[in-house]
Parts: sequence; C-alpha cells; structure tokens
Amino acid sequence: MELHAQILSPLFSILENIGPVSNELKKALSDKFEEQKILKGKTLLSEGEVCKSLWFLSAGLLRSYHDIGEKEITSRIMFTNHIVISAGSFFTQTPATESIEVLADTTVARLSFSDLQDIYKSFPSFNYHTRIITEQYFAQQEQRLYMLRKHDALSKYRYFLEHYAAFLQDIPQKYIASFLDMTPETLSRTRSRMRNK
Amino acid sequence: MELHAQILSPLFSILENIGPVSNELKKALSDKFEEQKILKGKTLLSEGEVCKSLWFLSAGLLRSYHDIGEKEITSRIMFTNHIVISAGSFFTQTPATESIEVLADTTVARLSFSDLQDIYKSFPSFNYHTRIITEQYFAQQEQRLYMLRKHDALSKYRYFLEHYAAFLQDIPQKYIASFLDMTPETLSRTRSRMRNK
DNA sequence: TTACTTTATTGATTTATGTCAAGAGCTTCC
DNA sequence: GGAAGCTCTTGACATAAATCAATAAAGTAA
Repeated sequence: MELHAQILSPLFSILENIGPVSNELKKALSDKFEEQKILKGKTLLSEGEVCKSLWFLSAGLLRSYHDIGEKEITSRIMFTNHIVISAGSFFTQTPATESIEVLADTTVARLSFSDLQDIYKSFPSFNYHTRIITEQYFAQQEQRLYMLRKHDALSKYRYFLEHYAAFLQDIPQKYIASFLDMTPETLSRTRSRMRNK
Repeated sequence: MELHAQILSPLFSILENIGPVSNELKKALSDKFEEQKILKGKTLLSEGEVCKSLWFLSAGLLRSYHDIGEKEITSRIMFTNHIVISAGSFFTQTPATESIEVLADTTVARLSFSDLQDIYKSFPSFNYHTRIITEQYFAQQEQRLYMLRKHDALSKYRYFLEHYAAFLQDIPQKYIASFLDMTPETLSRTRSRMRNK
C-alpha cells in the first residue's frame, strides 16, 4: 500500500529526539517503509516463521504470545508509536518462538529486514539512532521483568492500570491476565476485590 | 591500574566477530579501559548511585540485585566475557535501582561513560558494534523472562544447571534461588527431590 | 431475533510454594 | 580452637494462586 507521508512523522520525531536525521535518510526510510492495514483478529507473525519485518505501529493494538501446549503466555502488549519486532527472530533471522496477533484494527508502517540492512549500509549513522532505541527498549524490558517478580496479583494489576489504562476496554481480560502472569480467574477476583474496596 | 594488553583481547574478538575494528579504535579502547581487581564481597555499584562505568568481566563472578525491604531479588548473575552495566542507570546516567556485588575475586576492565561517549564521537562506526551487542543482550533477556514465566521450580533449576553449571560451587544457593524467583527452601527441596530421582 | 460461541464471574477445592522454626554443618575470626 | 555467624536442610503449617466446575454475560453469526 502506498505510504502516506504523515504515517512516519512520529517515527521521525523519535529519531530526531535522539540525533539529527538527514533528509536523505528520511527519504530512504519513506521509500522503503510501506503502509499496511490489518484487521482485528489477524496474525502479523506466526511462531516458527522468521520475523522478516519491523513494524512501526501507527494506530491499533497488538499482542505477542507464546504457545505452551493448551495455554498461551502473552509476552507483550503494544500500541501506538511502538516499534514492533520479535527480537530474537528479527535480529538473527531465525524462526520466531512467539506469534503476534492484532487485537484492534491496526495501521503499521512495515520495513523489511533486508531493506533495513541496506539503509544501515547507506547511512551508517543510523546505527546510532537504533543503538539508543535498543537501549531504551532494553531498559524498559528490565523494569518489566522486575515488576513481574516483585509484585503480587493486586500490585501487578495496578501496574497494568498505570501503564495500559487507555486500552483496558480493547484487551480481553484473559490476555491481560496472561500478560501479568496470572490466570483469568485470579484477575477477575482481583478486580472484584478492588471494586469492593 | 595499568591495563594488560591481553585483558581486552576477548572483547576485541567479540567486536571483530561483529565487524571490522580499526587499529585506531583498538588503541582508543586500550587507552581508556583500565584494569581493576576487586575482591569477593566488595560492591561494584550501590543502589542510588549512578552507574558511571561499563565493565568488561575478564575473570570472576558478579551478581546484581534489588533490595526489597528485608529481602533481595537477584536480577542477574554475570561471569567471564560479560559486558556489565546497570542498564537503566548507565544509559540515562540516572540513579541505579539495583546493586552489583562481587561473588568471587574478579578482574574487570573498566570504561567510564564519558570516555565511551568520546569514543562514539571519534569512531561513529563503533555504534554499529554496540547496536549488535545491545540487540544480543536484549534477545537473551527476553528468553530469560520467558523462562521465568513458563516454568515451575524444577525446570527453572534445570535451566540454571544448563546455563550456569560451571559456577554452581561459587554461587551461594540463596542467590541462585532468588535468581530463579524462588525461596532458598524451595530450591533446597527441589535439589533434594532431584537427587532422590 | 435467536442460537452459538467465547469470555467473565463466582464458588469449592487442590496444590505448589512461601513462611516459620529448629537443628546441622560450614566458615571465619578473635 | 572454640564461639559466633552464616547457610543449608528438613519439617510443620499457612496461603496465594491454580484448577475444576457451573453459570451468567457478552459477542458473533445466521
């Protein structure tokens, strides 16, 4: 799908907050990113596939999850202005151990791994921006790991409310529960206890 | 302390596996890294301090942990050839939320944050190497998060044996337990169950 | 609308792990 | 070398959360 110029402007802002972005680089990114609209319920990436693209999430809602026999573990919930990849798979171009599912109608800008490599070749300075971005995501992930380990059901749900309140309506509770590493029953009881003060 | 040339050679190997490293860059790194020997029991970084250095762990054993009231959560266990920082603190030069402790007499090569920034300025291509390294650590961290969430006490201990067997003797069990998100009692019972088949 | 399916709630029960406690076995350090 | 700490083990018990189960409610499709 043809790329609308404004879809990348939040991404350019992110990059420019890190360091100067030449017009040539912007042009190259605009040329290679392509817009994609995906309906709720669709799958962006399936376990076992290689994650061949990076997505910049312009609007919508995604979740990534691992299949464990009958169960699922929701690993991340991603929304507007997130850069989305299945890291282990994308970085090394090996099969993914997780799937990515679309929770609400979504618009992304898609960049293929090989186009990204070409951009790195043509614009070595782009490594600087992505190093910083990777560092930021790394630090966030560390925080989340800590949160999951430290807290009980109630405080994990409070954490969710702080960070994801806006999406409460759009995310089925069973996925929230799994994201917070608890069963849907436990989440339901936690919510009910919160209501009754 | 004066830096012995060979202390950085494993680091140079890591970098060269990623991409070419000019002699000038090697020289700059050798000039700025300095050797440090730290005895078991000492603290490399304390919660609340800014993590002003990056350490390349040449020999020895470290653990990072969060203090929670009376308790501790061991977040990482680090050994030879690890690049060690408290990520959230180092990247943004803000106070650390974790401490780093020396579990066995340790030799590190230390590089200050500001020297690292100077190196980035003089050798922009170094961003490429560190982007790749950050990506690798990111993917590893993701795996570990998944492991902690998926498994029960027994399989978490098996995971530890696979990945850290060499250090079993050197790490007090209470830290292993905390690293695996369980109490020392649970770890002790898990080990005993494994012994009795 | 009505049927059909999925999701959320609530209750009863089980279970893995945590907590508390006491003793054994190592360290270590005056 | 013995006292004083730690750490690890083992037992008894407590507990948060998981599991199982039965409705109720909410979506979805026909």
